[in-house]
Amino acid sequence: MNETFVTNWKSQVKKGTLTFIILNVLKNHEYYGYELIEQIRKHTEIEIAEGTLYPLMNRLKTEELVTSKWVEQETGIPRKYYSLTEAGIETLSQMNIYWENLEKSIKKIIQ
Amino acid sequence: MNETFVTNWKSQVKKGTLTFIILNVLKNHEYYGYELIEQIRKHTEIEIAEGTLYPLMNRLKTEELVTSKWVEQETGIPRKYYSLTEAGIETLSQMNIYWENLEKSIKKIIQ
DNA sequence: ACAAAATACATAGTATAACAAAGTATATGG
DNA sequence: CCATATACTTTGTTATACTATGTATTTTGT
Repeated sequence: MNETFVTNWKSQVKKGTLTFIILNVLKNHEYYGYELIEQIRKHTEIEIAEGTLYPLMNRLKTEELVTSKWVEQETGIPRKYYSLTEAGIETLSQMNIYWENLEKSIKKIIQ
Repeated sequence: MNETFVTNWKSQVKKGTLTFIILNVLKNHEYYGYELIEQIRKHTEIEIAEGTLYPLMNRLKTEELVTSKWVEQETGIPRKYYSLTEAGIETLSQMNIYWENLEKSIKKIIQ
């Protein structure tokens, strides 16, 4: 049927929610990029392309909402770990307020 | 602080959610464009620019998820009323399933 | 031992949709 | 009569998810 429309819509819904999800995941825990993708896939069924995540993380760094540090591994490729900055925590709390409102509004409309 | 980031983020969150909201609002009731903006503003605090809504409605018409009909007024400018098509109802039900999942996932992450 | 898959990061190009801004036209209130 | 509200439309800009591709290392399969 209208497969493409729904598929496309899902992609559009991700715009914005992805940022929100990433920041929330980093709230309690440091993660490296690849791990973020895995964690979110496991816990939420949301698939994030690598080509989506890494540019997103760089935007968040430019905005100074997250910082990153390279961590060498005993074996394997070094990993870039991300964590929230103070500004990131503050911004996230504003986003949480908006989301809660939005979610309530939508719930009211769907009912 | 990072005003622009949050503002911008809100705009991104609307991508997708707006379509979803509009279709859900039209599920139980016919509305004309201007009325949709007002209804949603009153009931949800979500602001929709006219330059956002009308192109969106045209997309939904092109996708054949909604139909429209002009209704002449005794006084004032004619109104274009929108209603869901069968395909629109079907598509919306798929979207509702995805949204419910997403919402649960995000709730789990935020907790 | 070698190929394939998984891990880990990065970038370029494309498509989509929200928004600001401007325009058209009618009606109403001060 | 002028500003504001109603009602729809179009143009150009911007942000971001995605596909595709590339690099490099490690693990797994046969």
